Amino acid sequence: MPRVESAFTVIAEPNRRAILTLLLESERSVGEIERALRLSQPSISKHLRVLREAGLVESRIEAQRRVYRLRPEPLMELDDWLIPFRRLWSKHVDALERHLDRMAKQPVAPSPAPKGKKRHEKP
Amino acid sequence: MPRVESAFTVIAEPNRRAILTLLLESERSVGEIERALRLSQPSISKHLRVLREAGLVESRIEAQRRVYRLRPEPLMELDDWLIPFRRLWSKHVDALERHLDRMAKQPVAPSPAPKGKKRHEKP
DNA sequence: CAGTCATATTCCCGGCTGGTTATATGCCTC
DNA sequence: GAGGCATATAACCAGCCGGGAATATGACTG
Repeated sequence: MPRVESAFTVIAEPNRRAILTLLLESERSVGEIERALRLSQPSISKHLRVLREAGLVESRIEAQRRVYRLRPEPLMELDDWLIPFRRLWSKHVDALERHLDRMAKQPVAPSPAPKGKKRHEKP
Repeated sequence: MPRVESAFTVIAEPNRRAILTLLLESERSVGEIERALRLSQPSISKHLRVLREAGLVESRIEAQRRVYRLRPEPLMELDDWLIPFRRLWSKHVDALERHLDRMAKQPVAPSPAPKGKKRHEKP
């Protein structure tokens, strides 16, 4: 009997995350997913089953193929859970940025150009 | 030997999520966490170990107590992974909102609510 | 209808996980 | 330093999980 899993546990599995990321680009048949992930076909089917039962994918039958497409809504649970934490780390990043800004104003030896990606949002 | 886990697998466990949520409010000693979650002390300690090794919490020694506090940064991995999906569902929600707006404008009689939970796939 | 293609399901297995009980460690108090 | 707290670690166990091989199912093709 199929246990109903939360989005959290479902995306804990790296291959399942890979499938979702793959479906982000476009819908795919099982065979296509199989070739992309380099896993055995039964393994793929099992992961797809878990994803389907969690509502994260949906399948359409097309001749002998089954074409899977993404249904991102259940991920909202995850996103919601993250909200309060997000506030915290953006605070930290801001503090870091202020610190770096101060550093940059100091007439010290030239530091190499900063490359890092910037993080979103601010109060 | 302690396996180094990704934030994804670490927060798959409900009790660990509960601990993080608890620490959101303020730092706590092990005993406080234990009483809040109603789990055995060794179990709590194990979860704290996993969280610590994943960099999600940090502990300070205070006499016989160990006080744990949150370190939210590793959750950024999760947040980053969500970005492209977030775009998708906000699109869907927008569509739903537009739909509801149109409905609100229609001067029709309220239709009886459809009850059956539709399951995926068919044709 | 036989054969083949695409996918799902079943069965089995080793490894990991989370829980418990028992024990070790470390600090504080008297 | 003996005893008591607070926490960590060890040892053990049942259940689950993800993997593969074999098999079932169902559709299309001749």
